Amino acid sequence: MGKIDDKKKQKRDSLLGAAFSLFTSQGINDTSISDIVKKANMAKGTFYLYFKDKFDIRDKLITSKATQLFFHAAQEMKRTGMADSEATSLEDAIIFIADSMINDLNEDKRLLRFISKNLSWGVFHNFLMASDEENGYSFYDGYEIMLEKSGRRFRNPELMLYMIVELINSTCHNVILEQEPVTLAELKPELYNVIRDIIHRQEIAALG
Amino acid sequence: MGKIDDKKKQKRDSLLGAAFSLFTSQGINDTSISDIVKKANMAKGTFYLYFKDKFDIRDKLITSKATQLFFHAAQEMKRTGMADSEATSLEDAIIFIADSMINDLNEDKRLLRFISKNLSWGVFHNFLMASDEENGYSFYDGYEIMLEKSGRRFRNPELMLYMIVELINSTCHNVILEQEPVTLAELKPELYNVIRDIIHRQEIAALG
Amino acid sequence: MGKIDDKKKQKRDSLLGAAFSLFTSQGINDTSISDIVKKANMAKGTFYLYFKDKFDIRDKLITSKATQLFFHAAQEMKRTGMADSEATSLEDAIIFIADSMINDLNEDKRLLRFISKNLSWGVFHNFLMASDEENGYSFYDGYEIMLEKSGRRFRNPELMLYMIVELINSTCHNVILEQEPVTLAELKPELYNVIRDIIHRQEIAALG
Amino acid sequence: MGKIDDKKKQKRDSLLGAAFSLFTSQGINDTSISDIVKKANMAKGTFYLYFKDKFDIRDKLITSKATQLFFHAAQEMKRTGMADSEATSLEDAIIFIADSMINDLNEDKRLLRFISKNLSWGVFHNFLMASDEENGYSFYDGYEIMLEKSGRRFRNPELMLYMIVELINSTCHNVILEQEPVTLAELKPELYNVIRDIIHRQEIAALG
DNA sequence: CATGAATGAGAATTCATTCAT
DNA sequence: AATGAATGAATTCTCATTCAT
Repeated sequence: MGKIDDKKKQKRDSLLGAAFSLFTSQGINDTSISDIVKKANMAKGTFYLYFKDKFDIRDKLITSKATQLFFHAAQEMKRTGMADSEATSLEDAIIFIADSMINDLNEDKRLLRFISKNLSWGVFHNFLMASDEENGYSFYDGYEIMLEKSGRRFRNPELMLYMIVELINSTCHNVILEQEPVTLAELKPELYNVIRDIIHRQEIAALG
Repeated sequence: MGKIDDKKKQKRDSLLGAAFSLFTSQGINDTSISDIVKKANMAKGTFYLYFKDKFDIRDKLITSKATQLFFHAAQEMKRTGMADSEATSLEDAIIFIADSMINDLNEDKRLLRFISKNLSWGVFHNFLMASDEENGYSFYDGYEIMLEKSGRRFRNPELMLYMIVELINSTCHNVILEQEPVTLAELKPELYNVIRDIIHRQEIAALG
Repeated sequence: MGKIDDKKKQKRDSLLGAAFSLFTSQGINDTSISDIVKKANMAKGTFYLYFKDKFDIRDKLITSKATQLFFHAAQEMKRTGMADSEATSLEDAIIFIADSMINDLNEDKRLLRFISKNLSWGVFHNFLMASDEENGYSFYDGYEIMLEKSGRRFRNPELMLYMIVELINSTCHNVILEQEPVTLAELKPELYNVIRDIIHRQEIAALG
Repeated sequence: MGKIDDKKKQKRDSLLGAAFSLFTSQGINDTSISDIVKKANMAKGTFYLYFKDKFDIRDKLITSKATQLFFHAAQEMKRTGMADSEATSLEDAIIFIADSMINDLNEDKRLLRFISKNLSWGVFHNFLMASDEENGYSFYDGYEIMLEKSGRRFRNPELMLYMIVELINSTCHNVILEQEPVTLAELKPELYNVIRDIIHRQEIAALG
């Protein structure tokens, strides 16, 4: 019955696409289920066959969009050969990923507005921990592997990640959308310096 | 006719109080004007004599609550004698203020939820720049005076403040409300270290 | 699925009927959407499935009622054989139609009040030009055919019709509703004489 | 106490002026008592000291504005000497007055919209019959004197006036506001011809 | 599975009118 | 006489959700 499942997936994707387009252009509060199904060319009742309500579809969307961002960053890192280079420090890798995501969000301000406004640590954590269906390990697993590969040790890797993510998310939001209080180009070097500091502060000095 | 003005202020405060109580307990989206006036024991029309709409009263509330937090922190600093001591470094002062506010918010999680969710840099900036009616200078003025008194120079004081505020706001939010990924007690030292780093990174080394 | 369409038409008609009854008895301004749906035994939201707002249903009603009046007049003319008689002059035909409509409105003062108060030349013109779905031609087409059949020529047929319609509408309104300044019976002969004059004034004398 | 009366008249006029300005610019339905008193720089309660409600002030306004129009027309007729000339026929006089009023309304479309939309024969009749406080006779008296001076006799002078007034009012309204179906310049000659016809039809032929 | 008509509670907002000052 | 704060009924319109087809 793959055919039916295909059809179902198509409907679901259609609804997700319509919702994303509307959420990002008019905001979640101003988007009604009516709007979504109209845009997706479906009947109102159909929505409820796939999602519980507006917030259900919102959460599904955030996870999916955030995953895309990470994938893209990871791809870029591979493409540049950075991922495999011995010369790449942990700091460089993290900043590279952050930079890739920031650039993507800077290109797509609607996506930024949508993700940023709805990203709590809870949702983000779920996303971090969700293991990929295909290869069975999660983004957090990837993070830990990265740390391990660096051969360095850190006091609280999760807190470290938390502070980095929150700092990036909170400072970039307004800077990208409003160019206030500085431009993104001005923010970036300072931000990346602070990220280095955070990592440095968390490192347990290696034994001589 | 101070009597009438008194009554008006009373009504206004009544509405602000009712709105705050409802906003923090059920959220803004789930609070209607009806709810607010019912709680404030007034007729619906009266609301519109004092506020334009729900968002107007929300913004007024944030500003007023944030002001209270700052005032309390400043008072505490004076009370401890820290404000006047020569030994107090800029870092110490900023961290003291942050700590006082964080503690207050930790005591009043509803206030935290309310402020944090609705605090954009735009609103915060307005608040920072709003000059006090009594003595005619703003919180930002106070910040600049503090910097000056320290005798040190910084590359971009506004960006420095921005990063500190956003870092505090974003990391504390989830930690206080969910104790995730660490407890507040665990976060604080790390957070304050990073604040010191941010300040240090911004300082222009004094000439020998 | 004629069943569903039938039901929809029934609902629509129900709303139109309720609205007409209320508009004519208490006036449009004093009729709320609430009143209409209550009278039609429907939920408030249902109204908005069929009409945009009060003014939408009003315009639909005027057109529909005016069409009925015209149809009735045309039917009468056919019934009397007048339509086909060679002896019927253009003046006689126009006055016959006017007379039929005036009599109908005299019988149904509420309809008169409703139509008259809301009939602008704009709305009337739309109605005149709207081509019937069945046979595809409009009332104005009918008027032009009538002129042609008469074999006579007129300087400005549209202006001629405009003056006749406005004169009838404006003079009959008060006379029917208030019998002031004369009774309808007294007005009619004078009115019809003036209509003859209007037509005569507009005619281009045929070449000898 | 003429001073107090003066003040009262001033307030009343202020309200009338504000109301007229608002009625004509945004329509009666969209003008609230609030708007009126705000424009007149008065307190809300004051309105009710001078007028019963919105409709009261509306009727007072119409009468006053219509009176001004007539006065202006009469003045013009005197100014041109037409009023006293033996050569002026009744038709000429009536058409002169009509023309003057039409021109005034054409210059002030807001006034036209206001008067026309609210002018019923009832209101107009009241106005016609209202005797002037100063010289104690009414516009209708003036009309009768005009007829008498002409030395001609008419079957139903009131009906004659009624038809003329209604024809003018109803045909000019749309033509002035929308230039449809003809321009005012095109309408005028035809309209005045029909007025002549109406008068002619009403005349009782003088005995040889 | 899919539809979409129907629901009706509920939201925001306006405004004529009153009345204590 | 004048004020204007307060009222609260009334109105328009939206929308998540249901359910018969």
